[in-house]
Amino acid sequence: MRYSQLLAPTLREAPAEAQVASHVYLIRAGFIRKLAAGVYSLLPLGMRVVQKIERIVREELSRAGAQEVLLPMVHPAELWQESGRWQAYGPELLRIKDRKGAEFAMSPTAEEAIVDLVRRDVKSFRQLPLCLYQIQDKFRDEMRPRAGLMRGREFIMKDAYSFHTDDQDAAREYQNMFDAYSRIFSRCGLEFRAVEADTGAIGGNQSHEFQVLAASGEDAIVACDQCQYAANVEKAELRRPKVTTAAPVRALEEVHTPGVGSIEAVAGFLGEPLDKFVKTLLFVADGECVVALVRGDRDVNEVKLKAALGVTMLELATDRMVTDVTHAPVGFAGAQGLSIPVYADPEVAALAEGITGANKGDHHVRGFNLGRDVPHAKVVDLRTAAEGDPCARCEDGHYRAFRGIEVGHVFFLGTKYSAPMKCTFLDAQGKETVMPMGCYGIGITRIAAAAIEQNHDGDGIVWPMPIAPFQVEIVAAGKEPDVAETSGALYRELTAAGVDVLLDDRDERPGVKFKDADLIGIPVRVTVGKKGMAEGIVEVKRRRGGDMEKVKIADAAARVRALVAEGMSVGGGARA
RNA sequence: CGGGGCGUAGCGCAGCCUGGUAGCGCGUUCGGUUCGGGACCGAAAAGUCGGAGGUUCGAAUCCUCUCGCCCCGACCA
Repeated sequence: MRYSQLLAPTLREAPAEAQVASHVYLIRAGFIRKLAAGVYSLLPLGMRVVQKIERIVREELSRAGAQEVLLPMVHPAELWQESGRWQAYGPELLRIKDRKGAEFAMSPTAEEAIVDLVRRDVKSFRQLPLCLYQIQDKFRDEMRPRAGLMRGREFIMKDAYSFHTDDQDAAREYQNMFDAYSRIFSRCGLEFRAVEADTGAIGGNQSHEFQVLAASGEDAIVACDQCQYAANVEKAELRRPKVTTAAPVRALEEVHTPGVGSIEAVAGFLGEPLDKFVKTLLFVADGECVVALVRGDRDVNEVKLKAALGVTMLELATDRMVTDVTHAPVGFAGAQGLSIPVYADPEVAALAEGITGANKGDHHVRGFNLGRDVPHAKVVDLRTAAEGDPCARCEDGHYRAFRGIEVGHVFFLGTKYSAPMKCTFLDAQGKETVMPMGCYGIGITRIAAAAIEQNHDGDGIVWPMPIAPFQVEIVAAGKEPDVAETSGALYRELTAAGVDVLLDDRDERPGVKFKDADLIGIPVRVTVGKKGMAEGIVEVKRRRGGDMEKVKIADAAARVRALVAEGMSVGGGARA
């Protein structure tokens, strides 16, 4: 490609709306332009990156035995009503009507569509297992799209769905996809980590997220410094405290705490540290009121609480409900004496004498002991894991905290969709059986953003070779005929050899070309200039911190091809 | 959905408080000089001031409503 023909409008200044590196550079370097909130057009450079990522995904999924299909993006409402998600999905599902008033959804994911396809034509165990995937635009009407391609409303996703005769085979495919994903992200040149993730109301513990490590990541993850355990903090298990049930030390004693409701305020008023307090929170879980207890210096992890309760809807109780249940204003609740279910974190059970609300305005109690005062409490892990916590899976490991960008998710679905939608087959005994399923997603456009978060400097993007829009950029630095001839010849030679080359043949000053080259981030840059011509050399430089090397014109193509080969073979850190 | 902020030329911004000819930088076009890290000089094109209504002799500026966008939070396969 000749730069003079390329639509790559670079900007000296970034639009005010861009906050994170990938967003700023994708716009400044002319990869994307915004059409609406969370909705972006891909320009030629952006399209090339997406195509490179897609190619890697297709190669690895094909190698893993999956077959590509293309499902519609517009789904009839009836399909979603059948699975129950027309109601359950909420406002994130963009609903539209056709001219006859019939309702449709813009697909945010395609379980219903794929199940409908498979149930029509797959009837025998002989046709299983089956793993089908598509690469397609998705639309999710996110409350808060942000950071360009990182969290858009419309985005490109690879979604795969597998169908099996039994759970064992589904588990095999889960591992198969896990391995394929590891290869895909490695080949994209990403430093990533597979972490255990929450499975929501679906159950089981078969879910992993693939997280690209980056400070700007939206997800918090922890990883053990000793063993292989790594998990999203929403899910991360915690080692049980050594003291599981502390013996009571003293009787409950009411103390007057006028006007101080929050834990911090009471702690300051009484001069006691936060970890001596018991935080009492009331939740409404599937319509029923429950109490959750964590230590004063901790927060309730609602994902864990939801999992412990086995409910789908969980929200903090209103002030009114708190008053009705505790007969005290918000801020003075205590679990003792309440007749509703109580769930307590192990750290609360380990407190011999805690301080908590007295269920009486302007009063707290000292000497709270869970075992004595709330004997019916269920002790379950309720708090979010943090840096430094002891690992739940090994003896002496501790957690280190990371930020991550979720670029992939593998999931064991079971029969969540296949059962209500009657996706069944006849097994070898002629018995009708529901197919267990798995689903596996990869955010294609998000990979592009994540790669930039992980690979950029103050001058611009530093693309990993495998997903760079071009592998090599030749900068023609000068107007002399021999500069044009040499750069043109090198361009033709490399292109003929199958290298993706961008030749900057624009009528611009060298400084402009260098700045644009750094901004766009092509991994290998060849400068053909007047001075070099006199010596019979060109300059070859890696975008990523490499020194400039002078290479004889005759050797230039070979040297560049070696650098390209080196860049294509370097895998990322597959440290699952 | 709650809190905060912003909509003025393609991009970045000033002007608004205190109403009176719409400005600056970058970019774009033309001419010239330059030519190895975003050149310089000269000329030019380009804006319904997000939209609607109101106040006023007069509104980018004041008031009301509305739409869009960004950030924080909540939420989230």
